Amino acid sequence: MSVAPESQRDPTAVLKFIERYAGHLADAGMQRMAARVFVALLCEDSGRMTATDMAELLQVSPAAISGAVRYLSHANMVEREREPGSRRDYYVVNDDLWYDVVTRREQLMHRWEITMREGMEILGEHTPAGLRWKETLEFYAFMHERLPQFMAEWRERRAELHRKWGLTD
Amino acid sequence: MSVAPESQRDPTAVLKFIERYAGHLADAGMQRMAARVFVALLCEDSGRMTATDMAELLQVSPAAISGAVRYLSHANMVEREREPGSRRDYYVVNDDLWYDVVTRREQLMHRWEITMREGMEILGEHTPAGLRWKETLEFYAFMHERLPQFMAEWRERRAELHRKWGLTD
DNA sequence: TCTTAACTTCATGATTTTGTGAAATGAGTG
DNA sequence: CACTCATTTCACAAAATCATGAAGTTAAGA
Repeated sequence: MSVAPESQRDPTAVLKFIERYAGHLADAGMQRMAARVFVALLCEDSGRMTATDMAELLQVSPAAISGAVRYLSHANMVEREREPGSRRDYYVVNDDLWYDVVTRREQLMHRWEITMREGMEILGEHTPAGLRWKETLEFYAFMHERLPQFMAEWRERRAELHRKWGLTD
Repeated sequence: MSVAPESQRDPTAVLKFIERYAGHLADAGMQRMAARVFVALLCEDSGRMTATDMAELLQVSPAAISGAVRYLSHANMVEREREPGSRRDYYVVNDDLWYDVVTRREQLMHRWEITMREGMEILGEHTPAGLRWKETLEFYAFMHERLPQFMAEWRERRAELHRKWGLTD
């Protein structure tokens, strides 16, 4: 057994869901258009769309898609694919989405560490304020230490679920 | 042995660090003024300041502080304290900062789950797109399941560090 | 009760961000 | 090499965000 076909979907309801979830992401700091594009891709069975498709679906200009997609590529949340002998770019969400998002975020925070270390030194490593930043650095170190194990276990769980759901990967 | 006094700090360097780190937080989606206020508090030995102090330190109007502080209270990143018989509010960063921030973020994401579940149903639970959202829900469930253990271990590590640093808590 | 200090609210102006249309780019096709 | 079509770039306009000053509110102290 594999997955069901898309059957009958209510396109309006899908659009509404895209807006709602993109709103959550925007609240969390993602650019609004980037969030809409990203969620739209997540709602596509294939996880792939061309810029033109997205522009039509979301009722925005191709230029807006272009900008959003640049942001998302930069953040490694989508990849660009071009089929040989075609002039259309497909944008694709990664299959192992959450692994990537979490990994990416960790790399981002790593850059913050440099700034924090400077701050600690400016404040004085043995002052109360300096120690607060030292503790923060330790917290990040702790996360960094534990994350690989955590993500490995997630991958294992994910594989189990896919078996249960009859997916072949 | 306890911690050193603040000794000689370069106020300009501290200000610069505040701006730099607040910039990171702003990039990650936090309101800029809220980020500045938050970082300023983290750089204060006592972790406490009045609105007036902050306005002077950051060279902004009291109104800006008021708005920032509303945001931060709402996000549970600072608390308001008033000493009896005084008309000054002190704003305070939590001592166990990272525990709180992580916990809070988890609660935020819990609200996203409701939206995701709707999306899954609109798309059809057994379609490829529906399954993608189902997997996302599972990922959050997995995190939710593991987080308490993780945070408990952090607290333990933190206690160790505080012992090592000669802090009494 | 009147004054003063600390903070908040609100309307306004400034800045920044965002999305658009139009022109440019560039890759495939005849 | 010219044509076509998907995408990108860019200047600009619209919209959202932000910080401010001024007025308003609340509570302490005289």
